[in-house]
Amino acid sequence: MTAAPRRRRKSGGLEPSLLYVVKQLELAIRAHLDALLKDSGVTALQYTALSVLERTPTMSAADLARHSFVRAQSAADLVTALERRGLIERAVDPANRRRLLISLTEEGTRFLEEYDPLVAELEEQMLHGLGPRDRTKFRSLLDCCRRAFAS
Amino acid sequence: MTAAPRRRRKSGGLEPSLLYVVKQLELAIRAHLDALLKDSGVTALQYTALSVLERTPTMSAADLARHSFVRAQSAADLVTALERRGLIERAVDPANRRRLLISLTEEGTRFLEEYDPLVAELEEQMLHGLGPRDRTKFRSLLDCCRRAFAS
DNA sequence: CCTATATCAGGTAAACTGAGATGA
DNA sequence: CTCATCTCAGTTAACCTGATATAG
Repeated sequence: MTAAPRRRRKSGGLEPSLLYVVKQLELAIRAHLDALLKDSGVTALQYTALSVLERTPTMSAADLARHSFVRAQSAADLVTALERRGLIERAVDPANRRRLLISLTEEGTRFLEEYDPLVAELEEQMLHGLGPRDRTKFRSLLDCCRRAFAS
Repeated sequence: MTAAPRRRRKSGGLEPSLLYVVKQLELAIRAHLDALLKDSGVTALQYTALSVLERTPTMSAADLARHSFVRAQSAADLVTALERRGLIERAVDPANRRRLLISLTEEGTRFLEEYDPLVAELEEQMLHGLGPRDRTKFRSLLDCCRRAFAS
C-alpha cells in the first residue's frame, strides 16, 4: 500500500492532503456552531451529544464514548454536565443493572426544538453550492472514509 | 432559505446531519493520527501546523491563526511549543518588524520527512475504497463547503 | 476470575478572555 | 490615533491516565 504522489497546484505549492481539508472543514463548522450556541449555555460538543440522543434514544455513556472515538471517562464528563443542566436524565437499564441508560428530559427536548432549526440553517449555508445529487454523493464519500477506519 | 427535510433511513431512525458526519470523520482521523504520533512528542495539532508550514513557508503566528479559525493567542501557544522543541524558529520580517516569520528548522524538516509518509499511508487507508475520480470529487466537495462558510 | 460499566482523582493540551507593549 | 501583532496571565472545556467498586 503506497500513497499516491501529492498533486501540484498551479500556484506551485503542494495540494493539501485530504486529511487536512477534512480537518479544516470541521474547524469551520465548529467555529460557526460555537457562535450559534454561544448564549445557550451548551457547548458544541454537548449539543452534538444531545442530537445523537435524539436519533438513538437508548444509550449508555459507554455507548456514547464508542460512538465518538473517545474514552468512557471523557463521555462521562459530558454526560454529567448535561445531567446537571437538566437536559438529560439517567435510569438503570432493567435488562442490565450496571448500565445507566440516558434519555432526554422535557427541557432537553425543548432545547433541541429551539436549536435544531438553527443548526439546520447552518448546514444549509455549508451546502449552499451543492445540488441534491452532490449532497448524496458527499454523504456517501464521508461514510466510505469513516468505514475505512473502522475496519 | 429553508433546510431540506431530513431523510428517513430504512432502520426508522433519522439520517445524521452532514455537519455531524463531517465531525465523525474528523474524530476518526484525529484518533488515528494521535496513535501514529503518540511516541513522537508532537501532538496531532502540532503536526498539522508543521505541515502547513511545509506548504506555505512564510507565515506569522497570526497568519496561522486566521488559517485555522482560532484566536491569535491559541496559535501563539502552539508556535511557542514548537519553538521550544526546536522544530521551528522565528525571525523578524524585514518588511514589517512587528511580524515574526516562522520557518522550519533542519530538525523540523527531518521530522516531517520521517512522519509525512506515515500520515500519507493513513490517508491512503481512509481513501481505500475510492478511485481517482471520487478522490477528486471529494476534495472539490469539501472545498466547496469550506468556501461557503468563508463568504 | 474476567470483562464491562460507572465513578473519583489528577494531569495535560488547547482553546478562550482580557490587558498591555510595540511597530506600521 | 488607530490597527495589527505579539506577549503575559488566568480560565475553561475536554481530553487523557490510573485506581476502585460492582454487576454479569
